[in-house]
Amino acid sequence: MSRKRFGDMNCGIGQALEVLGDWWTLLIVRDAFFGVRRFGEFQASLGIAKNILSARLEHLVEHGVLSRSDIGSEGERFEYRLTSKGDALLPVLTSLREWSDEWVFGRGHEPLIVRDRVTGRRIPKLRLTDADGRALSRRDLRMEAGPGASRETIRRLQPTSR
Amino acid sequence: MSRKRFGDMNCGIGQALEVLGDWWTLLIVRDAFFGVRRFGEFQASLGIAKNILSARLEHLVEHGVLSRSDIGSEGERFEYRLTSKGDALLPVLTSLREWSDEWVFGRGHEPLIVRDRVTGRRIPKLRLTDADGRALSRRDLRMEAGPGASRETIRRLQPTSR
DNA sequence: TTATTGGGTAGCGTAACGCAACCAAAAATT
DNA sequence: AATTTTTGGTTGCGTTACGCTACCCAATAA
Repeated sequence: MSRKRFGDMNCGIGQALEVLGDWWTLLIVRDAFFGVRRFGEFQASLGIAKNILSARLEHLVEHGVLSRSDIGSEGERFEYRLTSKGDALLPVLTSLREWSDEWVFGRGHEPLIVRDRVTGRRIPKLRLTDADGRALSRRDLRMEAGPGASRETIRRLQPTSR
Repeated sequence: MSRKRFGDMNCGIGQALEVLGDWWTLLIVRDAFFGVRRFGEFQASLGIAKNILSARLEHLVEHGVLSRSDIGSEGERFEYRLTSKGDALLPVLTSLREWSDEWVFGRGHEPLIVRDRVTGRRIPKLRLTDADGRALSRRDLRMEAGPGASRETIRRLQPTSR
């Protein structure tokens, strides 16, 4: 049987995973954030099989995360670049990195430090806040059905207590 | 050949994917954030095969994202709950949801709205800012090797321009 | 003109995953 | 107390995804 797909799920996480959930995909996006653009660069950087890389790049282009443009004088030389949809993944990559910096590597063992290019100061960690900037945790949140909610989603939200 | 693993990668994204990257895993975590705790609840909610669910729960427990505790009067009834390491994934789930709200569903078609439990106001979107709260984009950032950087990582950061 | 690099396909083997069947302990029901 | 149902799995089998190697053609470099 085919692997179950999440695209029909009425849930942002499911939709995001439909685009980004395959093994390797997010690392390709990360490399794109690092400035990688060419097929061969991705391949060398990641050590991924070429057929898989090919499929992933195509998938990301189809979903509008990367664009593929021809840079050869007459075809056959391509560049993959982040679209604005791809650029918008910055908070996703950042939250993943910050999570493992803290919970996998541990403070003081980060492999990478990100700074403001101009001031040189470190970027404050992403966190959920209320409109006044106060930090919020899971317990402070309430979910409710949005305009695009399916009956499924609405039902799931009924059981009052979270 | 075995699927390539990312655990030895000197990169936060790779480490995070080692824990969360498998198909289904993040949806299980999402359900846990929604308050799901029992094996059967996860199964019914996700429609996942039981052996896969079993493997994923075990994996998440091993990596300290969920804890498994016995709630039967004498064994054999379990509850899976988020640990603080799991709780710390809130920004990851949130950024993924916000990304697909904007780029997949589109504004006005969000299936889910998250509010402050007390004030009822919507939670502002996660964004990268500098220390003064000004929004930053990819172009405003500079990466440098951290204390835990491998030679590999350092080499990757050399090619000055990003 | 030949060699090399870029960007792939094709074919094969293995690992991951989906499904259905089965199972034992705990809890509920009679 | 005996039976049934629920819970939380495990096992086996088939299919799909993925990794590796080998090949290939067009564009560029020598």
